[in-house]
Amino acid sequence: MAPPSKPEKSAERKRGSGAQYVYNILRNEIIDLTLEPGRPIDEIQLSERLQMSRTPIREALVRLAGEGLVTTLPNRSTVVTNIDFLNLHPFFDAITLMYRVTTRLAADAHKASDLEVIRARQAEFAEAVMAQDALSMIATNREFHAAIAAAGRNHYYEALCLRLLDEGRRILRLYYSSFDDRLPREYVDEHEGLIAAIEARDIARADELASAHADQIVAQIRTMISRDTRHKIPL
Amino acid sequence: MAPPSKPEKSAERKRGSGAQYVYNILRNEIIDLTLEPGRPIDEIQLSERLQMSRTPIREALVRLAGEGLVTTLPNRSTVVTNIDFLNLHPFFDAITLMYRVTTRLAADAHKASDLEVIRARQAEFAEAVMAQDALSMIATNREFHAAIAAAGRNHYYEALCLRLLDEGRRILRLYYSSFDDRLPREYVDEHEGLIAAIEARDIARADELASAHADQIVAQIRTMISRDTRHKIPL
DNA sequence: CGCACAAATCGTGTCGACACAGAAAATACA
DNA sequence: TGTATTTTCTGTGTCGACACGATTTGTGCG
Repeated sequence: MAPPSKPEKSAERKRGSGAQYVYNILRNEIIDLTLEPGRPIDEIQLSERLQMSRTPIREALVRLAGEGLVTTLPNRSTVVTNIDFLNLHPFFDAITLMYRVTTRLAADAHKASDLEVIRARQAEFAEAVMAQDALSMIATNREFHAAIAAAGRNHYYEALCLRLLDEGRRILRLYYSSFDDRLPREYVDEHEGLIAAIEARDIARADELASAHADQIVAQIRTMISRDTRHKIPL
Repeated sequence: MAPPSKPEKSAERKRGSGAQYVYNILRNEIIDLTLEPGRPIDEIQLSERLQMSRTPIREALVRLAGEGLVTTLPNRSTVVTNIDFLNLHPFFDAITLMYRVTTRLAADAHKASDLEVIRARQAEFAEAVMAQDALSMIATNREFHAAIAAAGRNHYYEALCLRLLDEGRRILRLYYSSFDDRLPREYVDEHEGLIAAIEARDIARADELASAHADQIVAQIRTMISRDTRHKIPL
């Protein structure tokens, strides 16, 4: 609940960076669930916390609304968008397809430099898993798949994939922090398999592995949700 | 070049609708190519034309930037995003996939009311083709596929599909207005086929027809572009 | 005691003004 | 005449203030 870092009383930041600054902070706090879903965001309160006028804050909120991370209630307030547990099916459907498509494209269109970046992300991911750091694992997993999407060189897919990964981070964050924190090392191996398929430019295998990877993640989330449901409705 | 409609000197509009109003106007003008790609958008000029302060105009621009319709050059100006003819491949790839996925989902998940809407859009489309009105055809085609995407009930796919359809409108608009305006009636028949497959809940056929439909559109755009290229490089 | 209505409160939507960055114009110099 | 430097100018980024809508609180009447 405490402000993550007290911003300088004023200035220090360059002109034009204000909205971006607010955007980054809010985005991280929303994805990390520091700002819980459904919580109203008060522009004035924010402007006091971040030591700047409402204008750049409103700009950040408009951007976040465009990405669906906040919801604007006209003439009332803007709230952190709720995670809709009843409509998770479209999410699972879309992220599975995007995992497949981006991995296929990466296998087809990647350059050597792309693979370097992907390997670096994978190393960070593996490190997070080794350290049993769930939060870091969630974040690095996002970056890993983002790197694959970037290697595919299709901005449309990449943008949708990033959006889905961020939504996924919120969901994962919700469950990993409240339930078990055992981090399955299989994910590391699955990622290695993806990398190998991409490097070999084996599109069919990349597709297959990505599909299986997505299925496994979906299955795990489903398990966590059902566990959660049971927990929420005690006998 | 003339302002489409002189807005009331002031007021008349309800509170909270300002940014939305500007957004709609700009969006239409960008997609209709009334605002040519690359043209800088002057906030002050716009505020004078639309008789309102720069604040709601900036909000509209931020939203449009989020959708990629305008590009913000920091501390300089925002310009209408250029159509990148060299990178059309990702566009073709994505719209083909989205046509397929949304049509499949529509075949699977549509309700009776969805079909009514789709049929209504198809009627408007057919009317535009009959009237040989290229501009109207482009617009109604967009609405037709948007209705199919809506029937699929996956917001992620729907959002991407809408974005692609709008970009497609810009491209089509560019070529239909400068080259031949003969409107192929086959499109009407293809649309009918899509509707039939959706109604029959025949997912495989819906996929197949959507794929063929997309291929045909892509082929036609490609033809127009190659014609255009020849035109731009005379011997 | 409960309900309809009025007043106050809260927060957003919009406005006009100022400050700074970048580009264009003007000037100086070789 | 061409190039480097300064100045002007245009237009964005940010600010503080006001106005209106929605909610909440307070009040009067049944």
